[in-house]
Amino acid sequence: MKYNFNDIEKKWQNYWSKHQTFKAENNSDKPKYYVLDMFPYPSGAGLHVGHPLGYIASDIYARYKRHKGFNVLHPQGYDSFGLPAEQYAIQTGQHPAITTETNIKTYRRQLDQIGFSFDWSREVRTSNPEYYKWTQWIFIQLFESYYCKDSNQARPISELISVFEAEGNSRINAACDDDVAPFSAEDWKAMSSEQQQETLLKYRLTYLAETEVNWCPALGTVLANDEIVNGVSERGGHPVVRKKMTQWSMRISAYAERLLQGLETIDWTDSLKESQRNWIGKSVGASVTFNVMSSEMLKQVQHDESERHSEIDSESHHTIEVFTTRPDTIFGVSFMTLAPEHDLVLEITTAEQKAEVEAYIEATAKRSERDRMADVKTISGAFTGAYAEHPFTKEPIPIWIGDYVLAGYGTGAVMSVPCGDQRDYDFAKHFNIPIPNIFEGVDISEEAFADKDNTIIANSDFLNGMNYKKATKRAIYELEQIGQGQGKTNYRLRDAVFSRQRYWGEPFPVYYVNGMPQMIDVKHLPLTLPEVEKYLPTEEGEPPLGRADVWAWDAKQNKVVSNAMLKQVQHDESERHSALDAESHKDNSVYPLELNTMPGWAGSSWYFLRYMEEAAQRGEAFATEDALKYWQNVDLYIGGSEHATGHLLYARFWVKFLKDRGFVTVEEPFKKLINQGMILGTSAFVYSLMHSFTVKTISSNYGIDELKFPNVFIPKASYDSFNKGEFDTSLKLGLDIIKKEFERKGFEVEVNWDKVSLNPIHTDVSFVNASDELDIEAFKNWRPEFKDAEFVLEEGVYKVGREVEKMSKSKYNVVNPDQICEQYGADSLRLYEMFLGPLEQAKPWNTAGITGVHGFLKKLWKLYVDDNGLKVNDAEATKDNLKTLHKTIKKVEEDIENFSFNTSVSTFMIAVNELTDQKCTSKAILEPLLILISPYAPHIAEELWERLGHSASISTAAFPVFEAKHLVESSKNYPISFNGKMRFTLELPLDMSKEDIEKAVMAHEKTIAQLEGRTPKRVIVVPGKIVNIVG
RNA sequence: GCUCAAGUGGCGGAAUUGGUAGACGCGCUGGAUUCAAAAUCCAGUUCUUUCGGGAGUGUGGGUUCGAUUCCCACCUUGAGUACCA
Repeated sequence: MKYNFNDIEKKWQNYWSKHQTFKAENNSDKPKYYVLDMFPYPSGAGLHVGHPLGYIASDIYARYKRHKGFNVLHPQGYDSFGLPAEQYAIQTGQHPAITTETNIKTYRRQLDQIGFSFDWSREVRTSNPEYYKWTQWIFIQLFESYYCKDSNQARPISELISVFEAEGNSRINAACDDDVAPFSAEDWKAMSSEQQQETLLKYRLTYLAETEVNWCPALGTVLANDEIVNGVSERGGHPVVRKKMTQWSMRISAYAERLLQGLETIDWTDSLKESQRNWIGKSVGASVTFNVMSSEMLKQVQHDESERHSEIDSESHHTIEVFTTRPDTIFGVSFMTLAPEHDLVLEITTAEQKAEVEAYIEATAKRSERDRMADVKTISGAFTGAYAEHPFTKEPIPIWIGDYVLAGYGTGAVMSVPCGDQRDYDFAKHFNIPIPNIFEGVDISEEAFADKDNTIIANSDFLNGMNYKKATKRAIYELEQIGQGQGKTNYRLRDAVFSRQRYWGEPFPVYYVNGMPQMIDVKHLPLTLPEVEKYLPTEEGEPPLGRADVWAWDAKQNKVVSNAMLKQVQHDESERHSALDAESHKDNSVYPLELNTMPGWAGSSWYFLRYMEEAAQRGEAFATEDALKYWQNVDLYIGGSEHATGHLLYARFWVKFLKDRGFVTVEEPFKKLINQGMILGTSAFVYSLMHSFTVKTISSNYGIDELKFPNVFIPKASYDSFNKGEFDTSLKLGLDIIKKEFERKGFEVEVNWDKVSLNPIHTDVSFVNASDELDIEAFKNWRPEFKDAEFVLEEGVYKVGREVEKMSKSKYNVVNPDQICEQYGADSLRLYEMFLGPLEQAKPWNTAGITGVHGFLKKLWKLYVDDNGLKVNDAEATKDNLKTLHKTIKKVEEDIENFSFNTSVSTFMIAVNELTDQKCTSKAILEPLLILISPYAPHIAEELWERLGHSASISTAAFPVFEAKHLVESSKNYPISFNGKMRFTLELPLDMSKEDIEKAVMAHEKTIAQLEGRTPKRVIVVPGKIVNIVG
């Protein structure tokens, strides 16, 4: 009987679906285990073989855990809000919901055919209103919370209001905007409702703020930094400008320290933790306040040093705050540098320097961020003419501006210590500013000395003779004494902008009364997306929701109403001089709704919690307390490393917040995380020959414009030699073809070798066979412009060039899993994806190699079934059989625990090869073997399991137990090495003593031959391992 | 520049605490079977060699009886980050 994988796989996929084999229960005596994949965005292109890699790995692990007796939750869903569907809607007018639905169908079909053990009953879709109702709910919880730095957690905003009412904000230690002014209880009560709301907004964990964004006028939207390439939008190449906009932000910065500390408690790769650490960017140091000297003070210093304290002009008193990680070097400050955008620059600049400073500011403003970054080497700056006073020496310090200081980091100002910082050093050298040396025995004539761990401070008053640690402590203490500084920790992590000017995202549950945001009551959620006639921004530059006709909130009836109602109210309001009584007015409760939508990461920041809840219970909460308590967090999370600083950081932030407010019980969502490596495509290239001929005679039949340049392709070898400056025969043949084509049309042309150019062009990999030969007919039919293409052949064929690149539609190198499943089966695909190499590593796909694992499955089949049917019998297992089985159990178990799936596929091959050689038919061996293989190749395992007489799915069978006794050996084939190099092996009993081993080895003829009469200096015998003879 | 990975046959890769380098598979070569092909099976396949052997895991050093594995320096590739004070 043949291994008919197509029928078998269909049969078992139907069986699993019908019997809900992989449905997880929310209560069970078994221990829980939660295996999660990063859910996909359902793109129109469908899956290529790179996508399922992580899913296959997690599926193997999930199935393994079931065999090991765990209650496994292994769900799947769709991150179904997103830009491509919206882009498609803009182009075609098709509603993104329809596009998304269609794409999901394709995804589901493709996923099903690979045989995953997903519990589809718990599927989530972020664009489903029943789902985003709870995304909106979380947003409201964030709005209703502030971050208390004393208890280090988020707390209800109502608590804050009580404190404000009782005593103002003087004793509140909370994360808030920098510009919150102190106020008393009386001040608070005196505020208008709007003023109070405005104040509270500065404390809320999600808040409205003016943020500078990358605005793309052509697309009508804000772009993230990585959506901008070379100063223009990645999509479409439109110009991008910096613009201030009022947008929702998330106060993730409040959680910076906890996000950093939490990394210590989770099992993620070092590189991933490292990128989160870099992103959070903690630096410990001090903030130091420098007083700007007035011109009078300055004169005093210059004229009479002894009386410099006598007079202080308080009128024009400015201070500059800086952040430094090196307060120990404070006596090395010889100038200060402000970012050109710093608020104080224009105020402190002297009349003489005004022109220069303004010119410099203008010049830097013109340069885009990209230019500034690309051009790190050029040093530029301008002197403001102003001086600051050194906090200890009271010496004047010149204040400069320079674009190497970034407005967005720290305070946008630095105390420049040229002897200890290379950038300060370069700046000082460039502008001839003194570079005082404050390090003992260090030469700073060539470069700055930045090594803080090997330094003794000198020329620094009370810091002399101290090391970095001591000096830092002392400097901070002294600064505190004079009230000009304190220890400070700075984080790079910025608050996250949460508004997008797009249609296909979650609407904010927000309406505006007198410009102040109001939350829609939770019981009226979800607030669903309105219909719009076009998915583009409005002519006025409003987001697409600005086009909706029914997008106003009736706060009395608590429902969305037509904008017409709104206009009436506004109209009336503008005429309120007529002393209209507001209460008598029926429609005064209609307000505008928020026009922005939430970003892609909103829905993905909590979806793993939604899976915990069974579908039937999903109405009442984002997940019930019982479900959250039972599943806790994700035990194993598999996904791409591209989410290192986005999704993975935001999800941790939201979970920490939900924990603070008592909605979940865990601090970290993902206990263990693995990044699967990318599967790369093998692109195929043809080499197009171009030549600008000098035309000598123009044909009378054709105008020069009508003459199409013929497409001629030459072999890879010609391309390679061309790049070395050579012209081979094939290339000359190619030129001849072009020339003849011209001549046929009556043009006389002259070959010019300097004008030959060759272009590699991607061709679809499906036109290429295993020997790299191009199907020329298929290529010609591919695109109209190649219809008349000419190929210069080698030995009758055209061989393409190959290059390994990211698998992508635009590179025509995608391999579709559908065809693989059709031709070799899902089990082959699963095994092969695992066999390619380590899970976390990037590796090239090569379909030809799949015959190896496919052959293995056929061999496995033949071990159980032949032409007469089932071969397996009750024959007693031989010693060899048991040895093979148990070493396989041991290895496979270790491999799965270590996520080394590639090596276990090899182990299966070895086991099947050995058992085939042993002609094993024993059920006692072949039955447990099937369980070992079933996580990897579940379909064939189920089929053979059934044929062995089982009625229940193999997925419930217990994992075989390893017994060491079957691997006990009595002898060892010792490698005998000379000076560490193995020369021959010698079979010796394992219980032989060291001395006897040495004797046996020394007496061996090959040892004697190897030594050639020399006496060895030493003989190392490691019993059970190796013998090494040193001579 | 900094941070993190990684460099092993023609290719993907294996060698789990330092102990037989190249498991397993692809590809390739030869053979069997076949009218032929596919499929299947058997043998070989790091390089080199005077067939005794010799060399060999990016390069150069070091530690060790012994290094793909540990240490130092360098080179290359990939990923992330970017003037972070």
